[in-house]
Amino acid sequence: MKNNSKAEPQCSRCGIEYAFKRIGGKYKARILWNLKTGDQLRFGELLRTLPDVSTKMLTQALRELEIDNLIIRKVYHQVPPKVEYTLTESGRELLPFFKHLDDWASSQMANEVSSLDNE
Amino acid sequence: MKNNSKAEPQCSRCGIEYAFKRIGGKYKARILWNLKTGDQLRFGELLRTLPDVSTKMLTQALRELEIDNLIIRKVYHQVPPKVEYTLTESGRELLPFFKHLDDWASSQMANEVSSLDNE
DNA sequence: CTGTATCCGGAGTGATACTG
DNA sequence: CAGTATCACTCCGGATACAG
Repeated sequence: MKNNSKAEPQCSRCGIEYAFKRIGGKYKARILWNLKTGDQLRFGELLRTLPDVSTKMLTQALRELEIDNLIIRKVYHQVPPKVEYTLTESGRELLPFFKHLDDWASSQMANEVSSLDNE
Repeated sequence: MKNNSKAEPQCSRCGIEYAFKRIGGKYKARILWNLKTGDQLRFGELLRTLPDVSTKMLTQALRELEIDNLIIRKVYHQVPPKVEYTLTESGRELLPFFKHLDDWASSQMANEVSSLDNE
């Protein structure tokens, strides 16, 4: 549990740092982005959506997102367990950012293939 | 450098993934954000700006940002060496998004302290 | 189905010393 | 001043097994 409820003291202009601690993980951004439709997704659905994630990492990312109040974890106490995740209000506020970032990435990728660049 | 117009591997909606590979590191976003003023910054200045970064990590992040065409590395061949970093056009296109993120973070932080939530 | 616990290899990172 | 090289170490993250 690495949640720091304390506000950052020194770096008032570094909300960037604050933000990236919350969405900067390897999977967090994609999880949020996959929830953008507004529908709730189940654990297994998210697992299938992110090809390279394991249950452990997904659980961990989900927990942290929940702690940071970006997603809501809704548990159905049924015999086949069922858990659904949805964006919170704060999480939804991030969507325009992701949208623009997605657009930026598209233009960058288009630009890359036209020039000679690879990783 | 022949290119097919559709170079997307499998995840066309995951420009997010592409973007975060470029700006999602621990320091990259803050480096770019610190260059937002449009001024060029020297290596040592960046080092002082990011409190928790070592020369090795800073160099590495800077190299990757340069490779990804987000910053420009200008070297002055002088007896006291001098290197300045500036944003490229692509890098500057990211600024509005960081701004948005920064605003979001500010409201989140304000919300956190006012709601006084702990475990 | 939705997780949790554990092991373990390797990638990421820091400190230090050194170079041009 | 602006890096590079090396070593040592932490810890991320995958695989597996297991629990509710």
